[in-house]
Amino acid sequence: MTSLAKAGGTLRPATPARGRPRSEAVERAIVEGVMKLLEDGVPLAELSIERIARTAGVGKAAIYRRWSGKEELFVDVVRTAEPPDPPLPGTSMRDDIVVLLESLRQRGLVTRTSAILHNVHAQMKQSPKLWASYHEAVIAPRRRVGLEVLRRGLENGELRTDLDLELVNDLFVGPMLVRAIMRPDDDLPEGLSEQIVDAVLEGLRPVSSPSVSSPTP
Amino acid sequence: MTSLAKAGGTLRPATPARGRPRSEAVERAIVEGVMKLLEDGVPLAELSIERIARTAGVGKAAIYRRWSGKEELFVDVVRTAEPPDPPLPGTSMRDDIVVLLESLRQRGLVTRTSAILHNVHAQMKQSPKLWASYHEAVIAPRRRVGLEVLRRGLENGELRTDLDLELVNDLFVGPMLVRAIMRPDDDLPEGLSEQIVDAVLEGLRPVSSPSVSSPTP
Amino acid sequence: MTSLAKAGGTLRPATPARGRPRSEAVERAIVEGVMKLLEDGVPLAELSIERIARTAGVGKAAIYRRWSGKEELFVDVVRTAEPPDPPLPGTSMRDDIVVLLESLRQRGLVTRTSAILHNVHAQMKQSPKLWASYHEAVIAPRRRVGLEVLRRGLENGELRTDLDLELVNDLFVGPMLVRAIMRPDDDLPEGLSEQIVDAVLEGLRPVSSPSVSSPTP
Amino acid sequence: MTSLAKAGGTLRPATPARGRPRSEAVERAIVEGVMKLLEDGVPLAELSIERIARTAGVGKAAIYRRWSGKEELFVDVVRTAEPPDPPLPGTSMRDDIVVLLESLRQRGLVTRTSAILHNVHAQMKQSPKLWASYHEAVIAPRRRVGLEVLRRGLENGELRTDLDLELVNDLFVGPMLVRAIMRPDDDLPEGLSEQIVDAVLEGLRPVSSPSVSSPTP
DNA sequence: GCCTAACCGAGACGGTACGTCACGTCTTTTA
DNA sequence: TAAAAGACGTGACGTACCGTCTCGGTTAGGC
Repeated sequence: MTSLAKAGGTLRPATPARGRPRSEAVERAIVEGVMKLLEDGVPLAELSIERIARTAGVGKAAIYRRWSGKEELFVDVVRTAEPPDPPLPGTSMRDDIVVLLESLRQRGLVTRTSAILHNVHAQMKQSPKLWASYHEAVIAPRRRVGLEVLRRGLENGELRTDLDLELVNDLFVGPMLVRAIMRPDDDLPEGLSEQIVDAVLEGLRPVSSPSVSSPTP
Repeated sequence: MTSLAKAGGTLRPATPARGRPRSEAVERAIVEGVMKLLEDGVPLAELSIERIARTAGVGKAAIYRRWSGKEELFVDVVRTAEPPDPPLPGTSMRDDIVVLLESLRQRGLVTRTSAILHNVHAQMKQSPKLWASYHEAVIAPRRRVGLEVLRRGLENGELRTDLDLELVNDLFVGPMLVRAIMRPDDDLPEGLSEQIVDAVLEGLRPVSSPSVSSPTP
Repeated sequence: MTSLAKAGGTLRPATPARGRPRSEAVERAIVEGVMKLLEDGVPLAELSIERIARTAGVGKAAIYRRWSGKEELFVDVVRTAEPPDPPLPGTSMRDDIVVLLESLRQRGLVTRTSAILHNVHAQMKQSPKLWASYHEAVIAPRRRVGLEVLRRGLENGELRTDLDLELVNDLFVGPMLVRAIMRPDDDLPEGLSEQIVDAVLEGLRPVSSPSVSSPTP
Repeated sequence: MTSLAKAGGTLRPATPARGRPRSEAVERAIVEGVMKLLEDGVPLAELSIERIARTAGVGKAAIYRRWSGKEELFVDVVRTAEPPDPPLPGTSMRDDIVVLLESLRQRGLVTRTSAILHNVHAQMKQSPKLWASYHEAVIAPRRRVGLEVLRRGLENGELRTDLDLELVNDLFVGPMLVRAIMRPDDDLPEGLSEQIVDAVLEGLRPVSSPSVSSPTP
């Protein structure tokens, strides 16, 4: 966690402090430069290392010294732009899940973060190892929080006991994702999180259903 | 719509048949060339127009004559690689949804299709107009099928009446998506579609829940 | 000779005429660009390919397509800038040699040619193969002319018969060279060629020398 | 002159001895490093300051503290590699000149010295001030020795009195130069110096020449 | 026996140029 | 007139050096 909080380049050599140390200001200037360009609406495809260096007022070598390529750099940019995890109320499993979904929904709205995340996310999917790195640093921790919330709900009797928790988690997260990723033009209305949580918790079958279900073959 | 159904290049001139007609063999060679390269594991980022032309044994101009760029070409490639819509059993809403989710799940598995779709999908998200085109040609039709299934279920009393159908659709599609997109390493087990459908239809709350829900603030 | 007269790039592929032919205008623009820069007093060390391309309004690739590097390009530049061989009077060996030396002397004076030759000559000495190429194209032909003049002089009885013609040639050329190369600041006065030729032909020993020479051991 | 004899860096500050004095070992290591690289056949063009520093096991700053650039450094390298002036026999002008030419000839042969001088000489011609520096330190002194020998020969009646001594000097030096510089592949045979001296002293015209010379226009 | 200034190797800094590659356009010959 | 071929200007790629500037750590006098 500390290594994540410290963020920064991924190419730091093992040997300690020899020669002039790398300037943190340069590090910041590069990441900020990428963000500035993304905010200004520059398409991700036009984000060349040369342009980033020009914008940040930095030599190309200063970038390659820290990151081995465009994608590695973007992981750090995303990490920096990620909003902090929201505090959980803890009053109930349902309330906690609503808060988690809300934080997911917010990310598709805030200008700065959104512009950055939206593009970079897609870009990183093209490099498996990059995606792995992003997954480990950003996605997995949030997923663990969600599973922990579900585990507590299970202990408190707030959840059916016959289902895989991983699947349950996806039932909540999925609907939000399908809107953020597949339908980016649609806005995400404010009550969406609660609608999803309540619908999933209650089920979609009408109260007195005629039970038309066919048995599994 | 017809032009989309017919697939092929999008730059066909309005004027009919003058001079030497465009060779369909060239058209096929190009699309097949892209697919071959993707199947061979060439990263999408390394798919240059020049390499495609070289592989297909075709001049660059022949490509630019048909498509205005890499992305437009990819839309046609994806369209060609898309598996056909599965026939719906029609026995019940639940069964129809299971079939639709199954066809979604399959796409993450079949080698040829998967290799192509996975990469190209991510790529296209980077170009808004491309995404729109892909959305209209591929995603929207399937979504319409799903909504139609839900509408019939609603009429038959198989569904709660107090929910937005769009949201209901996302409740089913989302969990499958979150696994295909966000967790590509995990396999998609065979019974997954039914698990999702049944869980969403029944709800997650235990039969005699203590109803710990806190009122919305 | 024809290949030299045609000059031009040295990387022309063996296969004849396929695709768009190379533009001669581009060829000229590049060579002229180098000359312009040299005339403008740009030090040879600052003549980067990038700058040449910028000056000539040409892409870097257009240069690398024709020449494999800076040095190869310079050979052609020099070849283009070389003044034509002067016509020989043929009245006598002495007169012919004077004319040849004069043409050598002139080269150190004319602004355009001089500025170019002076620098480039030094540069090329650093690459053995380049030097070989330059030697074959420029130096050797002139040397052959000089030796031919001497051969005719020998037949006409204008020359001692006990000396190697190569050495005799160097006796004439050397003094001019030592001034042009080793003492570039000194000017080359107008009567220099005749002074050299006559002194070498007559010898430096006084008419009635005391003959102080010691015998060779 | 003393400063040259002392050799070493040219950037010594005016203020005397404060702080840690410069290590002579570093000085030597740098010059030796350049020589080692040249002997190993590294082309002069590939002799970067960074590579020299690496080879010498020295920081780049240590080099820039002593010399203001690559060329300045090379002057000192050449100066170190220069063979000492040969002792003159003094028996006659002819013998002295033969010895001087011999020392010139030798330089093109000895491995170590030759490899260094040959390249560096060409390089320095590209920088006028460098050339001036090299000229003053190396070339001019030898030239002065040659002129002094000629002056003594003139006094002793060993030389025609109607010629400029500078020109006479060039008549001797030139032929050796044209072979060393323009035809580096040819070897310089052992009797060459005497051949040149005797031919120049005696003249090339046959004993009873038909005097075909045409009068100067 | 400190103090202090200049040295030392190492290496980061903003730059410039390298030679390669792909872009999308254009200009040929061939069919 | 479309076809393959390939040259065109443009501009990014990742590397190597440039000459300057910190770093932490010596290494000498002068006090």
